[in-house]
Amino acid sequence: MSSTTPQRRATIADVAARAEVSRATVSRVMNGLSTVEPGIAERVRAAAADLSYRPSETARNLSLGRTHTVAVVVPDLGNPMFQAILRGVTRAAAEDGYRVLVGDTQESAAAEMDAAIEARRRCDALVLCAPRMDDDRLAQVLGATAPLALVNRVVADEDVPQVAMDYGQAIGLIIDHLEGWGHRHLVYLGGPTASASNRLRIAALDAATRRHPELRIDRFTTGAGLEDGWSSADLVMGTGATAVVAYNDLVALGLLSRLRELEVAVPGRLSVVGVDDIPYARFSDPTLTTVSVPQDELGAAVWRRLHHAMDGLPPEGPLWLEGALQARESSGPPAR
Amino acid sequence: MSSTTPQRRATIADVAARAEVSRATVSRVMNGLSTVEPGIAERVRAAAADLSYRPSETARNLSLGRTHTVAVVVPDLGNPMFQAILRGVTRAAAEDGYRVLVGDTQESAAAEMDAAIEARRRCDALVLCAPRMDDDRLAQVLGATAPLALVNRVVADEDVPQVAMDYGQAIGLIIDHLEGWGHRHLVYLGGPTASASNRLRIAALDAATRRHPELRIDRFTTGAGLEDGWSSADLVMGTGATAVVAYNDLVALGLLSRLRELEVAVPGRLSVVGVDDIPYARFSDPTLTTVSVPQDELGAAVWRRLHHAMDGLPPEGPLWLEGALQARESSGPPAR
DNA sequence: TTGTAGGCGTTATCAT
DNA sequence: ATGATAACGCCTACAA
Repeated sequence: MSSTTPQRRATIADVAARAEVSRATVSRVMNGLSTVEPGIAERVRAAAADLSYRPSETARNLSLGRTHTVAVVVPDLGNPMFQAILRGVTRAAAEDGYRVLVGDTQESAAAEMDAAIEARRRCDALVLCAPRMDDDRLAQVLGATAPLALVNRVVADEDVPQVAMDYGQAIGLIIDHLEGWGHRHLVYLGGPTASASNRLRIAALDAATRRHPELRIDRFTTGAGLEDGWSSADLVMGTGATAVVAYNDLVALGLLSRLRELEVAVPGRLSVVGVDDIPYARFSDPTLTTVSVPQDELGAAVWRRLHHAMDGLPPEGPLWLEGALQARESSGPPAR
Repeated sequence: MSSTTPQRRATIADVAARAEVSRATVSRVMNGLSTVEPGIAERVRAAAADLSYRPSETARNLSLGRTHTVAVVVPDLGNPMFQAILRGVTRAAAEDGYRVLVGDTQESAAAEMDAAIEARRRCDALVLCAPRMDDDRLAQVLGATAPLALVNRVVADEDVPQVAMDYGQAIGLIIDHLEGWGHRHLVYLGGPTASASNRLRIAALDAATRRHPELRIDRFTTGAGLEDGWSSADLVMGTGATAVVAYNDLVALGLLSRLRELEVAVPGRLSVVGVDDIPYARFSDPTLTTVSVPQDELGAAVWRRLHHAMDGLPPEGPLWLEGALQARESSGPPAR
C-alpha cells in the first residue's frame, strides 16, 4: 500500500489551504476572473495541480443557477430521424458549451409528458420531439418546461421556438414528380395517424388533389418502419395503382424488398418514392427516389433557436425546413 | 396582467412557510421518509401543490453527492453501432433511475480524453467507447474517471467493468462458413487499423489461417462506412478472390451496391459477408449474410456491470458477447 | 489585490 | 414526531 490515493476529491478549500490563500482567490484563479497577482495565481495553480483539483460541477451548478445542460426527449432512439436530431443538437450545443441529456420515451405517449418534465428539471432547457402527444398534455408541458423548443410539432404560441420539417412541401414535390411521369393512380402509405407530421402529409395530399384533379390517391395507414412497408405490399398491389408514396424511406425500403420477392418490377410495374433520404436510400436496389430533408441541420437549427430563447431574446416564429427531390431509379413512367 | 406568475421557482423554504412547518419536515414529506403525522403531511403536500413546488435537482445533487446521471461518450453518434449502445445504456439505466448525458467526440481521438473527463465530472459514472484512443491516454482516463465501464476495448485492469463484442469469434464463424462453401481465396476488407476491434478481427484471421492452411486471405484497409465499401469494389475485383469478408455491414452494403453497378453477380461471382446484422441487412439485394451481434444487449450489459461497480461490488471480469451467423443470399459456393 | 461572509436549495444530524 | 443547525462545494458582493 505505498500509494495512498486521496480518498476524497480535493475541494476548493484544500487548494486554498495548500496555496495559503482564501477560497475566493482560488475561485478567481480557476475562473480566470479579475486580476490576481501572478505569483499568487501560480501558487494556486500549482496547488490545484498537486491535488489534481477539479471544481465540482454540481456545486457550480447550484451556485450559478445554471447547469449548461439541455434535455433532448425523443419517442424512439432507434429511429434514424431522431438519431439525427439528437446528433445535430448535441454537436451544435457543444459549441456553446452545453451538454445533452437524453430521454427516450420508447414510443409511449403517456410517458412523454413525465419524461419531459423530469428531464427538464435537471437541465436549463428542453428540446421536445413528441409527435403523438395530445394537445392537452402538450399544453401542460409547455407551461412547465420553458424554455423549450418543439421539433416537428407546431403550436400557436409564438413564444416557443419551433422547427419543423415541411413534410407537406415534400409530399407536394413527390406528387408533382409522379404526375409529371404520367401517373394518375397513386397510393399513399401513411404512418401513424395521430402523428403531427402525418397530418401535414395528408393536407398536402388534399392540396395536390386539388392541383391535379385527374389524380386518384388511395390512402392507407401503416407504421413507420421497414416491417410496415414490407407487410403493405399486398395491399398496394391490390389497388392497381402505378405508384406509391411511402410515409418515409424505411417504409419505402421495406416495400421495395417485399416487391422484389414478389417479382414486381420497380419502377416498370410500380414506382416507389420515400421521404427523408436516409443513407441507405442511395444503396438499395433500385436506388430510392425520395426527398432529402436536412435532418442534421434541423438539430442545429433547433439548438440555435432554443439558445436564442434562453438568452431572453425575442422569439423568431416557426422555422419550416424544406426538402429537395432526389429522383433515382425507383420512379419512372407508369406501365401502360 | 391578471395572472401574476411567480417569477421565482418555489423553494423548500416557501413550502415550509406556507405549511407552517420546518424545511426538514417538508423534505421528509417529499421523500416519503420517516413517519410524519398524516395531518402535517397533508398540509405540506397541499402547500407544495399550491406553489407547484418541485425540488431542485441541482441542490439535491450537491447535498446527496450523487447526480443519478451517467455519461456515455462515443466517437460518432452517426454510427448505428454506437447508437445502439447509447440506446441500450439509456434504457437500462432509466430502469435504475439514472439519466444519460451524451458526449460525441466526432471521431477526433484527441478530443476523446478531454470529453470523457469533462463529461464524467457532471456524472456519477462513465461509459466510454474509445476504440482508437491510444493506451497512454486511456490509462490516464482510467485513473481520472472511475467508476467507468469500457466498451469494445479490453484492458488488463480487472477492476474496470468491460464488455466487448467478440469480433474475433464473429470472423471465425464467417471464415468457417465461407470455407464450408468451398471458398479458398478470400479478401478481408478491414476497418480503421488503429481500432481495437479491427485488431480482434485480424487476430481471428490469423487463427483461421492456421485452422485452414489451404486458405488465402488478402487483407486491405478501408473505413467503416457505406462509402468505404463502395469505393473498394475495384480493389476486391482485382484480387480474383471469390469471397469478401467486410469489416461491417455498412462496408458490405456499400460494396454490394457498387458490385451491382458493375454487374458483378453476388454470390455467383463473389460472395459478400458483413458483421453486425444491422436492420438493413435483411432488406438489401441480395440479402446480406452477416453475424448478428446483440448490440442492444451490449448497452444493457454495460450498464449492469457499471451499476454493479458503482455500488462498490467486486468486479466481474470482462464480458465477451458472441454473435450468431445469419446465412442469407449474399454468400454461396464459389464460381468455378 | 485579497479576504470575509453569506447564499444557492437540499439533506442529515442532532436535540427536543 | 418535529425543528434548529450544520454541511455539500462553489461563487460573489462587500469590505479591507
